[in-house]
Amino acid sequence: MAFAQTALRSPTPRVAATFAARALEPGVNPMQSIGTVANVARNRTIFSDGDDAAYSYKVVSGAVRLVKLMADGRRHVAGFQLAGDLFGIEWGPTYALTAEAVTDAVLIRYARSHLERLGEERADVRRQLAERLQSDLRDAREHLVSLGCQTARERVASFLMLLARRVDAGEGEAIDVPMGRQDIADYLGLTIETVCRTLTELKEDRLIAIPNRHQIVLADPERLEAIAEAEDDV
Amino acid sequence: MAFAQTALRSPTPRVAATFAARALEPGVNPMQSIGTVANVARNRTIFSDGDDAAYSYKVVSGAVRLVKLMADGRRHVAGFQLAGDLFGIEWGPTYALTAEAVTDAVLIRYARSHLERLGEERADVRRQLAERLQSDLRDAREHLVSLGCQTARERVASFLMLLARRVDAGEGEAIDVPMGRQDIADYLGLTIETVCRTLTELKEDRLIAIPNRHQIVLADPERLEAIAEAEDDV
DNA sequence: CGACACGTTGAGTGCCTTCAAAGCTCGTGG
DNA sequence: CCACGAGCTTTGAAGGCACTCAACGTGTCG
Repeated sequence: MAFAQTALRSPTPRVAATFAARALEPGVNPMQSIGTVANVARNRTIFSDGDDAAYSYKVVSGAVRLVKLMADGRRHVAGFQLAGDLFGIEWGPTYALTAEAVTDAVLIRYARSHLERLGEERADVRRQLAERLQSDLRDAREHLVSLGCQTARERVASFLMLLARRVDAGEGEAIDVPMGRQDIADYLGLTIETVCRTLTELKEDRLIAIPNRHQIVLADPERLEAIAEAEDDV
Repeated sequence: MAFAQTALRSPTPRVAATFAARALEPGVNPMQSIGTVANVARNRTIFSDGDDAAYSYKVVSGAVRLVKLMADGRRHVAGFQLAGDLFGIEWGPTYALTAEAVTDAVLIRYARSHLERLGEERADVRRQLAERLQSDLRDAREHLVSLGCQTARERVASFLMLLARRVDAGEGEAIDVPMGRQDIADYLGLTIETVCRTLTELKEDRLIAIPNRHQIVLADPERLEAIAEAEDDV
């Protein structure tokens, strides 16, 4: 990728180019010391599937989508990263997914080499990275269930409840839907038309309200959860 | 789960009940020292979703399926474990999936406490477990793409190529299909009828041969791979 | 205001599902 | 040894859910 194309800028690098020894001091939040801030404009690519995995990222504000593109143009959205989420942690040499900004976003960028060194030195960082991996796996497995055996209505309900849980929204509260309908469709394995129609249906059934395209109010979270719950019976 | 119900027997425990110090000696395969052998009959449950995650397992022979059951009876198969595969590694307190024997199987059972201690002591074991986690995540993501944007024909082709790669089978070689059609259907998010019809179609197109229900010959792996490849373009 | 991107709605089609029944295979007991 | 039966697989016919293609609405920004 040519330098001019990169969407990342670091207006005020908060750390020297080399590894910050301070990160190893006890009592210091180790991750804080090795990151640099980056601004990304809406729809810009943060990294591409197959690129050298030189950096990991944390979302400060905005939203990011993780995408897999097929040869014939089909698109799959593996997930969305919101404020606080870590992404782009790779163990292989290259990224397995493409990351794109859903909205203008502010990120913190961690050099992989620093993160690895930190991981070797500090068990807590190691644990944090491992937990991230586990939660990614858990999410992927839940996502699989959704795509594997839910109807369109159930998938959309699941997605809304997922978003609501993520931002801890309750009944009557409007939840933020930063991503567009196409992103939701590609995440749920549906078409944009089906997502639209399903949202309209849910609205007509008074389960949700849609004040505008980027906000959805859960009018009846209970019933919505019941629809979403093609979950395990345990 | 009542003791009498457990399908696991350890006819000849190879290790004392307590942690084997030998596992920490350099030069010794550390995993070997802390496992016990268990035989499981076809269709028996190895552990259930929600059970206390006391053990992890490795397949010696046979096949295991990882299943998620929904409240309404729908079933999702998250994956299959063949000889050499490690499964049931949990970080949470309980299993997130149910494991069932697809065929009569021989397993090695590792006490979680031993495995954790080993992980703390030996970086190589830690790495091995982390790699397992990563490969699970990679598999889940690939599976997601399959369910998210492939047709029935493409999914079945993908599944066959997955199996073939797993056992390193080439053109003309028969690959073992230990699981039944229903298992395949639940893995691919299809019905058993669709799986059958699709296999018949592939047979009629001379892409595969089906000598019997548990063997499939890849007559034309190239074209099969082409069908399966709704993969990334990178 | 006009243009463009995104979202919504409508009509018709098709792929996969559902429901139904027949075939195959293998273990079991007469 | 063979008949029987249960479980699994395969095939057939009909229907429905989501997709495709198309047009229209809406809000956003120069």
